[in-house]
Amino acid sequence: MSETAPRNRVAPPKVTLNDVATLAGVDRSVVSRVINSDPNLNIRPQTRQRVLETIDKLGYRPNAAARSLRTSRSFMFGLFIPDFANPVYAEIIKGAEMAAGSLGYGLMTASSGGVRLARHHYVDSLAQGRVDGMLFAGDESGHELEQFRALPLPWVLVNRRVDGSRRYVILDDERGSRLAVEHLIGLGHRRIAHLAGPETADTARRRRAGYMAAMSAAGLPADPRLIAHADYTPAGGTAAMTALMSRDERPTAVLVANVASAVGALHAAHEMGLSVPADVSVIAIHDMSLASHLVPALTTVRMPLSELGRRAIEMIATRAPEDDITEIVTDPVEVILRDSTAPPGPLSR
Amino acid sequence: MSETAPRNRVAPPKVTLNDVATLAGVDRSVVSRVINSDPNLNIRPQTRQRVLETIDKLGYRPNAAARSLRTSRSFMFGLFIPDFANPVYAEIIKGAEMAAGSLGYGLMTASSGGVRLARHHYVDSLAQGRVDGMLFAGDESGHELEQFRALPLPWVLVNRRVDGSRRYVILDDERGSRLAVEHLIGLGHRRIAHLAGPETADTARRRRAGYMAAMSAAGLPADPRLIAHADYTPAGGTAAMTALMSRDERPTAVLVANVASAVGALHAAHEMGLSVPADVSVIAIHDMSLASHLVPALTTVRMPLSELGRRAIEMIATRAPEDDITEIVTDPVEVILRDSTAPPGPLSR
DNA sequence: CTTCTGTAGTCAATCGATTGTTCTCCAGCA
DNA sequence: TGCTGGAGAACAATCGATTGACTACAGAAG
Repeated sequence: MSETAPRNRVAPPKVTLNDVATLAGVDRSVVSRVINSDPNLNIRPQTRQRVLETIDKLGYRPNAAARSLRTSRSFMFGLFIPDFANPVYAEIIKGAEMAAGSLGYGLMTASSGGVRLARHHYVDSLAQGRVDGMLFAGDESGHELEQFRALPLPWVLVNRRVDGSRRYVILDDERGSRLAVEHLIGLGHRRIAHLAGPETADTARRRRAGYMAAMSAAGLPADPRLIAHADYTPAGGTAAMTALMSRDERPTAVLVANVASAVGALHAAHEMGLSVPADVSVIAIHDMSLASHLVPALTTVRMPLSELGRRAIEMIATRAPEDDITEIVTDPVEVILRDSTAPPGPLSR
Repeated sequence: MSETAPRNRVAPPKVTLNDVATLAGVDRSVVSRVINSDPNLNIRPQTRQRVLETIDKLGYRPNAAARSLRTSRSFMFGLFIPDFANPVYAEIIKGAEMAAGSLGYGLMTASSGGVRLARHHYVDSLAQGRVDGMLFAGDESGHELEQFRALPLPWVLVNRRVDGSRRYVILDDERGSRLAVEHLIGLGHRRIAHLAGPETADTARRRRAGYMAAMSAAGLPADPRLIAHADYTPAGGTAAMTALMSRDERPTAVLVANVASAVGALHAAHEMGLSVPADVSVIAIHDMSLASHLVPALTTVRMPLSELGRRAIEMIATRAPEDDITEIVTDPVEVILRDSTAPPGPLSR
């Protein structure tokens, strides 16, 4: 009988430690110790060789479940994010995956997937031996802290702090904001507004603090009318920008807390007949490829998101569960110059 | 001693089936059967009640490793994607996560994370009992098919076919292209070009086929000079668009195979002093929020990506490993009208 | 010739849950 | 009274790998 199309192969027989041991003529404990390079094992080179060859020949792979039942380690970390569509998290995941990989861990990423209630159960299910630690990225208010505390494994918050938590890894958002403001000041701006994020978001608070610090460091007034809060969405950005630009003594530049809001802010400026950057400069926190496709291309502050992911993994892997983790990622922050910032125009002086 | 800050709680003692059984005064097999609602179990309502209460009181959660060692099922699926930063995959993940959740499965998503070699090992490691099935999304040429075939568990390709594979779930890309071409024809265009994807990509071939079909169905010439191949990137799109628009008898409309290329195409048009849509209309496959922020806002064809993810999960969960899976997701495909398409201008007629 | 020491492994308990089989009552029936 | 049958649970093997304790043997030391 000749086959015309390749058949889908059915499950090959499972090879266990015993099979290898038997074929190699040793005890299975020896095979196990060879695999894990147990220092307590005394073995002749030729025997080790034989074992390795047998493993190879049979295509043996240790069963993860058995191994982790015995050792209560899974060599997996879990990363929870609010939304896969947000490029900020994509970058964090990238860093985390690489770091996990180089530490010999796998990373499983999941989102609450719209179903808010499901998250609780999901976390719960992963906690039962599927992962050795969990990272919670996001910027929610954090009423889940109690759940995290009750977790039978190490965890850490990524990119947010929460009242009462002493386990987090965050970016130096203040510095990002300061850098942005300094950039604007360097261009000659004095009246600089801040289109902030939601007051409930820790990142938003830190970015605002950085803005304030930079302003006062430059001897500029931190006029409360120069600050408007939005919700990290384009629609919110549009509303807040409209408000900001409608006030008398219009700002000549705006630091927007994130790119989504900045999209809305650019939109608002356009609607109001204001030209960017001629009439008003716009700079936003977090660089992403979208920024270069906006019109005008958006000047941003690139934050080390990938390093944030990396650092979070390192922390969870190396710090004892009862230790505090209060890390601020210090890798370089830089302004990515595009077309949305320029010296203040003559009209606005 | 009073504490000023909440202390990080150390791991709570692990509760096992035995603990529950002992406290409830029954055998652990009873507890197990209650949990899994084994139909073979005969139990008095009051005993069941007692067991459930004990589980609750102790906060018992079954150990995933033990359970999956015994049953050789993990109730997890693995999803591999090439890149978290690509919004196309974000949408697929969303659908897959929800579908998995409602089937009682968890989903772990991973990317090859830049490290191409690592992927092989990663897949390998997940295959050893960590997941019950794997989904491979992406559009690579697929020299990994041999690895997949050797996998001791069910797998399926998502959004791509590969020569010789009979396990895939794909979109109706042809229909997407046809719809786009019909939209352009409806606007009055006759000379319609196709900025295609890489010839190695299955999706690109199907989109091109759809373009050809729609053209000949309308009795329009499928002039090979109306087709240019790019690589699904902005840079590639720029180059291909430039080529297309430099030919004599310039097309009045272009169907671009994906949004990334379309970004480049818009750029090229701008550079050449062509106005979109006045001089040339542009439509792209796959809708994403980026499209509405481009200038002009990009008209797209929305494909059912989330349904693709859902369907793939359903297939892997319900189809036998030796069965063929050759699914085309038939959910509605629609044109999302924005500003980049319009009737051909008087100049180009 | 013993005893000791180190080498090269072997033995067997264990991790926690699942599941086919078996046991123990007790009521009902002849 | 003796037997049967079913309800209600208990028993115990099993999944595959890990690891502390133990053994067998050869050569060296005393």
